[in-house]
Amino acid sequence: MSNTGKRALYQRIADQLRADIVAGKLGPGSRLPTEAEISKAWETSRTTAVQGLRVLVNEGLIVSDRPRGYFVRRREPMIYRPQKEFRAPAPDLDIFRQRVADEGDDREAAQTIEVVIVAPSTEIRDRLQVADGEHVAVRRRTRTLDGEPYNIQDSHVPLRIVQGTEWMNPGDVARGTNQVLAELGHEIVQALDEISIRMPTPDEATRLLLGPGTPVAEHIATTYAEGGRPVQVTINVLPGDRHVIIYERARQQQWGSS
Amino acid sequence: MSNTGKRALYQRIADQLRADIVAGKLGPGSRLPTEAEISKAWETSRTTAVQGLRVLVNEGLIVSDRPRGYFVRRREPMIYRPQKEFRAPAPDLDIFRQRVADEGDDREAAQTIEVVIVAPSTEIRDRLQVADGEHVAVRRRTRTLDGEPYNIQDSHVPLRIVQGTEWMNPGDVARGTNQVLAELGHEIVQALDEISIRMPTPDEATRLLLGPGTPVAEHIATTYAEGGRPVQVTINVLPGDRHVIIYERARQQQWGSS
DNA sequence: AAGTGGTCTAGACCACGCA
DNA sequence: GCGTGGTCTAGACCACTTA
Repeated sequence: MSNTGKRALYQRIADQLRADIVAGKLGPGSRLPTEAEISKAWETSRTTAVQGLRVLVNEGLIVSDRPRGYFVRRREPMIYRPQKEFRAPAPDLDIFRQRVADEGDDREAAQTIEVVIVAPSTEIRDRLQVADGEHVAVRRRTRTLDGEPYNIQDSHVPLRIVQGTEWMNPGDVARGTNQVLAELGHEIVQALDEISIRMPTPDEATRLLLGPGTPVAEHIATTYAEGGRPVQVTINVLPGDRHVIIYERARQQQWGSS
Repeated sequence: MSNTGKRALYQRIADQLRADIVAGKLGPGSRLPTEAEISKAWETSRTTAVQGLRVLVNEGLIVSDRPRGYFVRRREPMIYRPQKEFRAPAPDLDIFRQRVADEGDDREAAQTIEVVIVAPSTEIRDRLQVADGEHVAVRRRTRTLDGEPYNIQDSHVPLRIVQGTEWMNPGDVARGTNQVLAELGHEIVQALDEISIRMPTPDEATRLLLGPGTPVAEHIATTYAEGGRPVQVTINVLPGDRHVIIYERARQQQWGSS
C-alpha cells in the first residue's frame, strides 16, 4: 500500500464515508458497504477497512448491527428541562413546541425506583455539606421510554432529614418529592446546576445501553433551602444521543453569550 | 489465545488498566505500560494490546504522546456560565468560588474574531426566522487561554439589523455586542439555551485540538427582543474536557429534578 | 449454508523525540 | 541509534442472523 497522501488510508476511508453521510448520500438508517467490500474497493486488507469504520463508530455516526452490517445512526433527542413549568412568557419556539408536546405522548414512560442508604462520595459530601461520618439517603431512578433506557437520576439527601418519611418510599410520590421536603421544613428556594460532558463509564454504558461514540451529560443539581442550606444533590446522567437540554432565561437575569 | 471468559482479551486488558486508573494506582499524568510490555504481560500480540489501549483512548481516559508513551489524562474544566453576572444571592458554593475566581486570573485569555456574511443554515434560519433568501452576518470567535484553544463561538444576526454598524467590526466591542444591538433598537429581553452533547466533527477536532474521546457540548443561545422577536443565534462549541456549564436558578422559577 | 462483523495472530515498515 | 506509538498485511477462527 502506497501512502498517496500524508493522511492514513483508514482515515481517508473514514473521510469518504463521513462525507457521504453528512452530504445525505447515506441517510439515517442506510446500510454502509461491508468490510469486505470496502477492503476490496480500496485495495487494502480487511483490518484497515475495519479501522476506518471504527473511526465513524467512535464519532457516533454509525453503528454496527452484527451480522447485518453497519448502518447510519439516527438521532432523535428528547427535550430535557431542568427548569420545569417555566412561566415566563415564552418566545416563539415552534421548533420545540412540537417536540415538547410529543413528550410522553405516544411513547410509554416508566421508571424503576430504589432507595438505599450510603456513605456519600466526596462529590456528594462537598455539595451537601454533611459531616464526615454522616450517611445519606439515595433515590435511584432509571427512566425508560418504550422500554428503552432514557436516563439515570440519583437524588441524595442527608439521612437525618428524611429518615422514616415518605421520601424514602421506593415508589412514585404523586405530589413530588420536593413537596415532601417542603412539608418537612426544607422548602427549596434556590438551585445550582452543573453540567459536565464526558464519555460514559462502562457501567453507565451498560445501564443505558449506550453504543460506542455516545457521550453523556452529567447534570448535578444542588438544591438549597432558605439561607443557602443545601438540601438535595441530584445527579442525572443523560445520553447525548437522546437529549437536548433546554434553559430559558428572562429579563431579570443577565445575558451571557454577549 | 484461549478465551478464558466471555469478555474479549482486549476488553479485559482495558478493564484492568481502567481499574488501576479509577483506583488511583495510576494517577493523572502517570505513564502507562508500553504496548510491548502489555502484549508480553498478557501473552498476546501487540495488535491486541493496542486495541485495549484504544478503548481507553476513546473513553477519554488516556492519551498517547508519541513516542513517549501513553499517559493518564488530566481534567481541569473551566466554568462556563450562560447566565453571566447572576445577581441572586448565591448559595454557599465554595467549590466553585475557587475556580470561578481563577478564571482569567493567571491565564492569558485571547480571541480571534472575524465577521462574515453568509446564507444561513437551516438551523440558523429556523431560529432566526429570516426569509428564505435573506443573509445573516456572523461574528466568528475562537477563544484561547494560554495559547490553547478553549471554545468556538459563532453569533448570527440578520444582516439588515447590523449592516454598516459596529456589530460588524471584526474586533473587540468594549461595551459588548448586546449593548450595540440594544442601541439599534433590539434590546434583548429573553433567551433560549439549547445544549446538545455529541462527538466533535473532524473540523472541530482540528480547530480545538481535541484528542480522541473528547466529546463537545453545542450550546445554541437564541436571544429575543420584546415581543418574542429573535435577534441573535449564537452557537458555542465547548470541549467537554475543558468546561463545566453552570446555571443558577432562583425562586421565581420552578424546580426540576423533583 | 452463506455472509456478516468480532476478535486475534505474527509479523512488517515508518516517523518521531530523546539520549 | 533506540524505543515509542502509528499504520498496515494476509491471513484465521468464531458467533450470530438470515435465507
